[in-house]
Amino acid sequence: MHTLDPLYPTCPIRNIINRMSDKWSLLILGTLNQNGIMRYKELNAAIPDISQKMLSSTLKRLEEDKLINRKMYAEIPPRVEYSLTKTGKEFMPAVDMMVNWALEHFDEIVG
Amino acid sequence: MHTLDPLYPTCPIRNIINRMSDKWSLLILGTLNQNGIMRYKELNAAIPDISQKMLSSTLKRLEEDKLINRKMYAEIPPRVEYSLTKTGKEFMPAVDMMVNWALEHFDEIVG
DNA sequence: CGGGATCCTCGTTGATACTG
DNA sequence: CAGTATCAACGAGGATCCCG
Repeated sequence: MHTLDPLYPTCPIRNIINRMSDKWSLLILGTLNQNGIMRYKELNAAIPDISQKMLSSTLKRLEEDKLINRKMYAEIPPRVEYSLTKTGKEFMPAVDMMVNWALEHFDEIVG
Repeated sequence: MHTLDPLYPTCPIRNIINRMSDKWSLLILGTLNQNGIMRYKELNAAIPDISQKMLSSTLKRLEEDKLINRKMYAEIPPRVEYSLTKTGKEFMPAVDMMVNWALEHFDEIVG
C-alpha cells in the first residue's frame, strides 16, 4: 500500500474518486465488461433509467479518460460501438471485488 | 462474476455505488484503513478540506452501514474514536486495488 | 441512430454560528 | 472536543427538443 499524500486535495486517489464517484460511470463500465462491444442503444437498453444526456456525457468522459473505445462507422443510419480499452479492462478486477463484497454484505448494509 | 440484475435500478451493485459515490466516504475509509483508530479531530486533520458537517454526516452514514465503529467515551472534554469494522476492513482490498490501478494509470487519465 | 443544445430542478455540499 | 443547526450556493443530473 502506498502512502496517501498529505496534500490530500490534489492526490491521485482523490482524482480517481472524483472520476468514478458519479452516478453512472461504474455501471457503464460494468455493463461493457459483461457484454463486450455494445452500441449506444444497447447500453441505453441495459441501463434503462439513464437519460440520453448522461449516457452521452458519461461515455464521452470515459473515452477521454481512455477507459473505453468509441468506434464510429460512417453509415446511414450511424453506428457507434463502445468497448473497454486495455486500461479499462485492467480496472475491472477492482470493480469486481467491490461488487462481490457488495453482494456478500448487501443485507448488512441495507438491512 | 455474477450476472447483473436486469432490473438494474434496484440491484445490489447500484446500492453500493450509491453508498460510495459521494465525495468523502472512500477517503475516510482509506484514511482509517491507514491509520487505524482515529479521533474526530485527527480525521479532520488528515482531510483538511472537509467541513465539519460533511465529516459528521459521512461518519454517521458509514456507521449506519456498519463500515466503521464509533466509540464514545463519557469524558469531558468528550473523546470519540473511529475505526473500521470487520466488514469495513474486508472492503479495503477492493479500494486498494482501485488505488493501485489509479496510481498506475494516473498520467494516462490526467494527461 | 446517436447524439448535441437548452433549460430547469433538486440534492449535495459548504460556511458560519452555536452547544453539551 | 465533537459535534448540531441553519442557510446559501453550486453543479450534477433529468426532460425535452432538435439535428446530421
